[in-house]
Amino acid sequence: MDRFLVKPDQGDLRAAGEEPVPSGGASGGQPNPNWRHLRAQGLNCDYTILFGKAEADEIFRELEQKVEYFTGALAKVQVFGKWHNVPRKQATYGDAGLTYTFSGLTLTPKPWIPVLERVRDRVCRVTGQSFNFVLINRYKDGCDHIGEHRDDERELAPGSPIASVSFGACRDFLFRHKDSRGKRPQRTMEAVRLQLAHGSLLMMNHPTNTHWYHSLPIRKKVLAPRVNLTFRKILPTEK
DNA sequence: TGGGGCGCAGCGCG
DNA sequence: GCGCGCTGCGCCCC
Repeated sequence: MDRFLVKPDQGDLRAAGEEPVPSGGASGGQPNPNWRHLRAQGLNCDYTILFGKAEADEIFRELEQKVEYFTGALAKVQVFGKWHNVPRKQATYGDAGLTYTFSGLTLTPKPWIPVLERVRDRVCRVTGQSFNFVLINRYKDGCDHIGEHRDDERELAPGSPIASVSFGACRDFLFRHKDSRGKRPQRTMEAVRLQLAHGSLLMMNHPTNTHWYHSLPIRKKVLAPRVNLTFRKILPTEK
């Protein structure tokens, strides 16, 4: 019954005006973006528009041309013993020498390509954070989605944020506290909903991912594609 | 104007 | 972190 306990005009916090960058980085001569701060118990996120429409359009077009997505076994997932095609497309890019685990396999990301470096470098400049890896999810329309999950923290640098940059169709994005899920929730915590717009950046700061699940729910009225880049700091591979 | 039907969204379950 | 089936709700139409 947590049918959007946060109404759009509550979850969709007002612009916060000119403020310092959220994590103490230098902005390198760029004007500070207008951050909107999302805060709840254990939830610490910051949202801004990172790219204006013209630049976002250009990046989106290039992503659509250049990104190579997984096919075959890597485009499938096993849940409760049954294999399914994931309801979206996925790809990974990152620094040479990194490895990560995906669908139970140890993989190496593809090397960076210019359009991804461009977005990564803008995120780094605006946040002062560095990232060595990006997971790309492409949702062809509102039927493509991702279910509630937390990102696997075992491979992430402890306390490092995840930077989520969106292009294309605007989609709802949902946070739900881990203790407020299921038939008999231990606590009643309001879900937090926001919309991820074309050219936007959502910083998911520590400890958000420890306490809150997130999802991109089905929205049948959305007909256009969305490409999402989540930049991460992955721990170097153990020798 | 109101009620029925339909489609969407959320949730429990495996 | 998947799809299915069920349910509730809101909106549209007559």
